[in-house]
Amino acid sequence: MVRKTKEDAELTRQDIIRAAREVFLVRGVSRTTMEHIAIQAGVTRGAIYWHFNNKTDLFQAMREQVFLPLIDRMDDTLLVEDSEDPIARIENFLCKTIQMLNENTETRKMYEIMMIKCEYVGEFSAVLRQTLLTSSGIEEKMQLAYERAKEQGQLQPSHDPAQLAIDTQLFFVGLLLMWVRDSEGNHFRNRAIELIKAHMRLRHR
Amino acid sequence: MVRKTKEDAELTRQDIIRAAREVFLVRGVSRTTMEHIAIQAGVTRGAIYWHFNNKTDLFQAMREQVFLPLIDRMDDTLLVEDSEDPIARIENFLCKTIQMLNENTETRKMYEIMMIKCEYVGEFSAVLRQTLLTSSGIEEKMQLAYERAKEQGQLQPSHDPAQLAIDTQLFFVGLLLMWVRDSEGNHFRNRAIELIKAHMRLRHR
DNA sequence: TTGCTTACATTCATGAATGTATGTAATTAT
DNA sequence: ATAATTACATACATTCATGAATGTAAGCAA
Repeated sequence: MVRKTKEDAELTRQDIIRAAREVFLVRGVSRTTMEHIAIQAGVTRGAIYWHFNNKTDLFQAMREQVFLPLIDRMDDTLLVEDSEDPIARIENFLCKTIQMLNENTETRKMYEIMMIKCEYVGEFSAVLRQTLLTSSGIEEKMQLAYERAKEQGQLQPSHDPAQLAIDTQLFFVGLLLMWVRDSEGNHFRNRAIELIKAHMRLRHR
Repeated sequence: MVRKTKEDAELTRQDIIRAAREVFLVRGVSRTTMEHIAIQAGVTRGAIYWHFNNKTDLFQAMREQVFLPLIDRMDDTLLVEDSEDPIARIENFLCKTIQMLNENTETRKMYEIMMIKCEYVGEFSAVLRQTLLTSSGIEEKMQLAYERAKEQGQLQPSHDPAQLAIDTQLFFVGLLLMWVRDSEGNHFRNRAIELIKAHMRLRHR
């Protein structure tokens, strides 16, 4: 029953997002009720409905908080004009992403939620479409990087940049999925960096 | 209000499984109620509870119906002793799997449900563990095939069969995921076979 | 200081959804 | 022919979950 100032309200909002992430992770998005989130955040449902229209709205807010920074990072890592060692740039981007999953708990949880704790149905299929756009963007940028690599003679001559880009992207999507699925064992988690390096070695001449 | 014989009961059981698949696909597993399934199958909830204990039980039955044949196919395609052109065998296995997704509606729906219409939480995390075991098996068998390929000099000498196997598996997991996600556009669906061939060409010497 | 707004808490009406219990006609076993 | 069992349908009790309506105290502007 504590009333707050604008700044305090923003804190509450963040608390709710953080709480939602925890609960989504253990209960799944569909099985999570506003009440669950409220309890975890230490507020009432009233507070949540004040800040968000409904669960979908809350979910989107959560997603943006994590993914907007990722897009920026991608541009920074992959697309700088100084094109020295493009292959290393790609490898770097992939490794950095894995590193983020290891270090940043919030990001990791969000990936996990999006890949194995969420049913993409009804309003949520919009999220999936968004994801497809994002990965299209990644593919394009990766292709550019591979083209530069080819110009610099880093690739085996028979390799086509477009094919390499899509192959790498699929490899990475697979890796992320298995990384997330394999939370208990460590078949993929520990070896991720090593797997990326091996993957890149396959294309280097 | 029609009472049936043993054989008719089995038909009802299959009807229920088929109905569940449809409804799971459009509503997601969590948001699907027994009533939804019952209506789709043209029976009452009573009938479903007669054949299955609960939704999880029904889901598992559905899964087995589709995945048990897959394991067999894998053994047949990848593991035959006559080791002529092992690389082609791997490619063949991957292409056949995609082909199944294209031709067999039930299989396709099941993959879609498992990858983007299901939250792996609570009782369902057991399903995920099962999946991990299956993919471990695939990896092993793929590695064997790559080892044979190496013996026969099909691979570039610098390539390690174990690495190739895991790389191919991740590629394929990624491909399946994107194949499923990309139901509306056709960025991946039409090109899947082509992508597989390009992937395999990367390792062939 | 007064009155409006913010930031929630509380209460309520309503609708699902589940699982079980009970009913019942047709099959099958004896 | 009778009893038991099967394969369901129907009815019920209970437990959520939602969203909106209402209440309220603390901030804030004039």
